[in-house]
Amino acid sequence: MNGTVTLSGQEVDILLTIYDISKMAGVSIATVSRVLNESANVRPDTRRKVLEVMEQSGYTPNAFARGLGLNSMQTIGILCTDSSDLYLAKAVYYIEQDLRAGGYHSILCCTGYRLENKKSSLELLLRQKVDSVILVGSNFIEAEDADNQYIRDAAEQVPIMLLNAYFDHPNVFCSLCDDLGATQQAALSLIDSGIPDILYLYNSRSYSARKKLAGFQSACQLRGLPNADALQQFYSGSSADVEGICRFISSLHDGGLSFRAVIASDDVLATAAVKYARLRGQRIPSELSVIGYNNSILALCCEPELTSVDNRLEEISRQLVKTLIGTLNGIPMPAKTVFPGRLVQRGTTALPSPA
Amino acid sequence: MNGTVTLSGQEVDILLTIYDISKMAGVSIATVSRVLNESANVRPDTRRKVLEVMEQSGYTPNAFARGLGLNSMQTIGILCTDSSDLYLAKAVYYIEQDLRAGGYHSILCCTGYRLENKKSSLELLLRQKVDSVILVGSNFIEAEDADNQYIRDAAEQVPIMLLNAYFDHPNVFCSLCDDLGATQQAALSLIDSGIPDILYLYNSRSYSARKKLAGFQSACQLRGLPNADALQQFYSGSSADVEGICRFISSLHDGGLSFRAVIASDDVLATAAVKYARLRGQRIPSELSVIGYNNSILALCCEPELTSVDNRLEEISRQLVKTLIGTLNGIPMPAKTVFPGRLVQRGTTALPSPA
DNA sequence: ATTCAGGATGTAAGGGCTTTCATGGGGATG
DNA sequence: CATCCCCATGAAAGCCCTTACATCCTGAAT
Repeated sequence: MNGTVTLSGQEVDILLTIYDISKMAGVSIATVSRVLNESANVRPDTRRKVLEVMEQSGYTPNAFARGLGLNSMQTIGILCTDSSDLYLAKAVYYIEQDLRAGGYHSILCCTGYRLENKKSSLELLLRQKVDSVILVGSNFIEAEDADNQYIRDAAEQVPIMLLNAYFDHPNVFCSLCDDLGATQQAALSLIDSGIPDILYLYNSRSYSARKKLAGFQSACQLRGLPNADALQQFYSGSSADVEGICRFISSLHDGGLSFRAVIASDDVLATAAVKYARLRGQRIPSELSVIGYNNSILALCCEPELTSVDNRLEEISRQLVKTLIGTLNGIPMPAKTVFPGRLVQRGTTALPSPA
Repeated sequence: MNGTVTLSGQEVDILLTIYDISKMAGVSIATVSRVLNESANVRPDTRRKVLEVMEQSGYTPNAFARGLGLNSMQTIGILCTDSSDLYLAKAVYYIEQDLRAGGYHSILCCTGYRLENKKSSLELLLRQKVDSVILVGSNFIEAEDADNQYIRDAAEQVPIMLLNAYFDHPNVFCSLCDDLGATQQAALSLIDSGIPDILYLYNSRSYSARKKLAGFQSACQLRGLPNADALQQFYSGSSADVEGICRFISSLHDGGLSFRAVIASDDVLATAAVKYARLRGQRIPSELSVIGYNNSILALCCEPELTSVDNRLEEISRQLVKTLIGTLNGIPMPAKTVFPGRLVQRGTTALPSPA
């Protein structure tokens, strides 16, 4: 019993409740609720009448009360270490889009990289009664905290979705790119075209970063190359400091390291490698080949354009949401979906000789 | 009256309610609620006791019931045309961070660029009973729909916050960069260094895009240059298609347009201009100067590094949240805050001759 | 000692919805 | 025509909090 509302002339829609609607439609609140929830067992003409009243009066159900009753607000939590990261932002975008198309809301939470904050953010989301939490990016599977207890705990309450990371646990679902295979393929393509001295450059120790590194190592092993630690270099500075990365590569070279190709764990690192080559006067790709990762817009902005691994971000993101929605609807879903990566050849590598 | 919980041994925390806590602490639910809401008038030791029980039992208040009672869930809606856009993603990041620091949750909604979707997304958020909506990016202030009715409507319900756009209306608050002034300054710096034939390249008709264009035009006027429409070119293709932009610039040149500098409305366009110059064999900056906008990581990845306008994204984002939180707390806040832009000189422009 | 003000606490009435259970009305069946 | 069932509907009891109002108690003022 709230705002007075005239059906014909458009009056204010102040705080209409299910009671008002039931009165106007001449039915009980239970029936209105049934219409609202699209539950069966409402006669078509009754339904129509109720819908009509709701429409004309501009009624809009109170989300809190709804949540209270249903104990769910059709909301998914999205946890992301850093949504300003080009790669993660894109993932968040795809995910949010598909969630919304599926009738869910998304509440975003950027945690930063400290484990402590990840934990507390996750708890915060669960407190908000989200129906699931999506962990965007492989930074949530810690190497150090091997048991990932905070994820186990969360999985007790709601399904936990992992983008581009894998963790074998009940109620945890994963959608990821085969980063190991993709990096291996990238390395093999260089080795087999006659470039065995490859510098592998990375700047993260996340799950997928570890896989990429393993892929590089396995390629070396496959071809019987010495597993030279010196050729696997971790860059610990800011990942946006192109200058700094450039200097880092220079220092490696000046330290006596010799390499004729660079495989980088992301496109920024690769771009910096290209820049390094230009500064040193090395020609690309004849004197230095470069392969990036993520196939982002940076690959296109680079000069020459960057050969880069496409890690199927869109596919794995959309698949993850598909899996989630299925799970929430009680449909059994695979706990793990893997997409192969794809090496996109561009100007920083010589085209592979036709077989 | 729910899950049995032993205070000492750690039992399950299934569905504890305020009643359980009140019983355990030997107080009434009202008192527990007061502690929860940090309202005054609770004796310190009572408060301590309640907090202790809550702590030990792992109680966590039900967000829905809370929302129902308070008619607010401390949640802010973030509306964004495209969170995968480098620029917007960064803004979302800063905003989310500060909101969370201020005790608010953020629910994200990507609308795409169609007005219809923007409207419906905004309504959706209001239905969710958010305490305010932040419109990220100047794409929400339409040129065509000059009255911006959907924003007016929303402002009736909650404060509406505009990032990098301005709309003069009660309960609408704006934080923006002086894009007009910044672009004017960029253009003047080129003109005054002896380059009057500047191509202005843009790819959006958003509020800020219009301001930038106006800035360019006013610079031309100030220096008495003919306002050649041909030198203001709108690129309508995909904003990520670097190749396409390159071709577009080439076609302008081939069409007989002559220019010795390019000012672009974002860094992707500018990067493409640099690429164009390289393809044509033009030296940068001696034969072609280029100025980008946003001062993003693209500016650093470019070779040579891009001179670009820093539009103070972090500052305007944080200011917006500050204004919002003040407003929500009943503190009078300025409806409009403007930050000046800043031209960051790098390799694509000749250093200004020392005055 | 008596009164009073005011702070600390408790009681109970919502807040708007969902859902169980009971009821009534038809159609199908015998 | 009587019986049975099932479907559509309604009444009412939650869901878990907040908060206005009532109550009690304390120390200060007289």
